[in-house]
Formats: sequence, C-alpha cells, structure tokens
Amino acid sequence: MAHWLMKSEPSVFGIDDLKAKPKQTSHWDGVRNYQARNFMQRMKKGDEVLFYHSSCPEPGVVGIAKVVTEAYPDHTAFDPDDPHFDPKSKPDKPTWMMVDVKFVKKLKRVIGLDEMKADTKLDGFQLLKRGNRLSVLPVSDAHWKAVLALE
DNA sequence: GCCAACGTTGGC
DNA sequence: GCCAACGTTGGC
Repeated sequence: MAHWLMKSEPSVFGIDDLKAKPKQTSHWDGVRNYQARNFMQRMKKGDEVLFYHSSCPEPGVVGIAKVVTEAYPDHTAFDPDDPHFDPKSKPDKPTWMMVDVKFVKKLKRVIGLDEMKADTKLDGFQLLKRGNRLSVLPVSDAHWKAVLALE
C-alpha cells in the first residue's frame, strides 16, 4: 500500500468538509497539473493519504484519508460554467482525472509545516522542498512514519 | 525547440 | 499584500 499527501485550502475544502460529506467521502476534483494527475493515476484503492491544509493561518497535516475509488475522468473539466473548466479535456478523451477519498481521522493536533521542516527524519520530503507547488505527491514509508510520530 | 511573458501557488 | 518558484503558453 502506497502513501500520498494531498493539499487543500481549508477555506475552500478542509478536513472538516470531507468529514461532513455523505459517507465521509468526496471526489478530489480540480487537479490541473500533469504531475499531480499522474500521481493520482497511480493511486490504488486502500492507499492512505495525509490531508494537508495550505494557504491558511496554520499550514500543516491535519488528518488522514484513504483512496476508495481509483482515477476516473474529472467531469468538472467538461463544464464551461465550472471554474476548473478546460476545453482541451474531452469526455471521449479526458485530460484530467480525479479519485474518491474517504475521511479516516483527524490528527489530535495540526502537524505544522515548521516542525516538519525542523525534523531531520523528513529530509528529502517533497512537501518541504523550496517552491514546491504540487498538490498531490507521494510519501515514502519512512516519511509517513516520521510525520505521524510528531503527533 | 527556445524562451520571455504570464498566471498560479503558497508561505510569510 | 508581497514575492519567489514554477508550470504553461505562445511567438518566433
């Protein structure tokens, strides 16, 4: 089983929004970056995901989710009225994909970006790289354990 | 295929 | 609100 991290702005869709969904499950739409999409296409049912809050007062890992549906076309790309509309993605040849994720748990506290940066066990973690803008990224087993050890 | 311009992300 | 970093676009 692989591990991942997915970023979201809590003012748009946070961990509490996922928890409040029917079946505590939501599709993860709106990813418009090829590298992030490729990672989503590699996701398998049962994979675990660190839920990360970005662009907020306290950026950091706030909870855990799991993949319940593997990659399928992101229909929001087909809708001209959707903010994530992309005319180059066609229903018969979709450019953008999404997965469904289910809420697992909230961490007891937020694992802040600053403390992750300070942890030498997290050296090389893609999230912590300067200028990192990927919204979906893989997490090694060692980094997964190190993040959760901070809880 | 190069590269400047532009738009977006995201921490601070 | 600022600005660095980066991906994408489009002219050539």
